[in-house]
Amino acid sequence: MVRQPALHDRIAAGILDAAAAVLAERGDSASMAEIAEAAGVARATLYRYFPSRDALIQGLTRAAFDEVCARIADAGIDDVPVREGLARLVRGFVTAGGKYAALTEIDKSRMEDVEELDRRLTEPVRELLRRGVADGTLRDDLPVDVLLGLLTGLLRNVLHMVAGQRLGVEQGSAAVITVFLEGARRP
Amino acid sequence: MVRQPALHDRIAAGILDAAAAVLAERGDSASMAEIAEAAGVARATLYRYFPSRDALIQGLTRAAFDEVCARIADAGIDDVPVREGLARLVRGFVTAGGKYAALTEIDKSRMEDVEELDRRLTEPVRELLRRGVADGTLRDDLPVDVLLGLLTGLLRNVLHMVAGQRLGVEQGSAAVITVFLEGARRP
DNA sequence: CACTTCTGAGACACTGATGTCTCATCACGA
DNA sequence: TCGTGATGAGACATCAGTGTCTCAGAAGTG
Repeated sequence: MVRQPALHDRIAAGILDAAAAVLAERGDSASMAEIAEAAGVARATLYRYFPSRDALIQGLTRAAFDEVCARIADAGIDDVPVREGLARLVRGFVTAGGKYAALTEIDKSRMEDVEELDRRLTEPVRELLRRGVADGTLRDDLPVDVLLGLLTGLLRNVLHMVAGQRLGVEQGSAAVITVFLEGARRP
Repeated sequence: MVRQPALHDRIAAGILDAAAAVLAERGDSASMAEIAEAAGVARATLYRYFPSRDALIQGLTRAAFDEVCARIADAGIDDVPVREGLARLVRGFVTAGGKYAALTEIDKSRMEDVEELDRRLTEPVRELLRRGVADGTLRDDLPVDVLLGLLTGLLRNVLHMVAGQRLGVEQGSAAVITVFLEGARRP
């Protein structure tokens, strides 16, 4: 009796969801025991699916980035005016960024490939911001990195409010979109 | 030969500064050994000043909140129009929030008194935001908690950029002030 | 239903970090 | 300068968390 891939994958996905929730709350203090409990599996089972803590974090990282990057790629942010592109980006991020919220709470300085993943996520955003500065949509007195920092600061907090069910996805998206677009608009 | 309080306090303060820097970078993964090294003292010395990790985090937390709260209290944010109040708040926070940046990177869910400290810090801010909503300065379509979340998201990222010397205090303050005031303005 | 793999529970080993302590040397303060 | 407490280095103890494994029972699959 080998588990059907569908069931095995569903359990693995459930573990990643639980890991995301616990790590979003406790960060690096979260133990594998706590994650297993949240996932509703035994600790030994958690290790059967993810043979080490690193493997679990790696799996979560990949899933988080894949989900967000796919959403952003699908949004076609380069095919529309900057304001619309930013709106789509934010909506995609808030909708698909649940696991990503967990990653903002853990120390990634010693993870492999994280720079590459981060670059893959932020490069389209940087490009969009550059486009906005160049075409006069966005203010040009702040470096693009700072604009990015402001946008990700808004997103991060909204992701956490959404993850904690203190804010809906739609309202959260709308809040970031309007605050950023108005706040970063070229005067 | 008992150390003069001034020297003893200066060393303790240096330890807290170093702890803030290391924790801001590594969060809960930062070890006491790393913190001691960054502070330029032996690990045993670190323990002589702060008898446990919890004591160190507690000391850092108190210092961070004291610094920021004092700055905000001095700013007289209640005595001026909301826009000016927010500008003063942000300037105070970015100027005095270096240690606070470290606290955003650690798990505080099991710390004593953190709710009280957090309340002490955020209550004047909430009050100011409420005033802004009431007098028409700020949009009233978002709950004050969400406005606070957006503002703290901007502040958090700017604090980290300033702490990492990727952004100056003045420019960082100005960025948050303008983005938030414009973005959260009542249309 | 039968069979086979999966799972939970719990025991065990290991380890890095925390915390403690000693002692020779350093450095502050009078 | 001198005396005394502070310090660094290093050794040691403890422990929570990570990782590993066994076995009886559960559960998925055909």
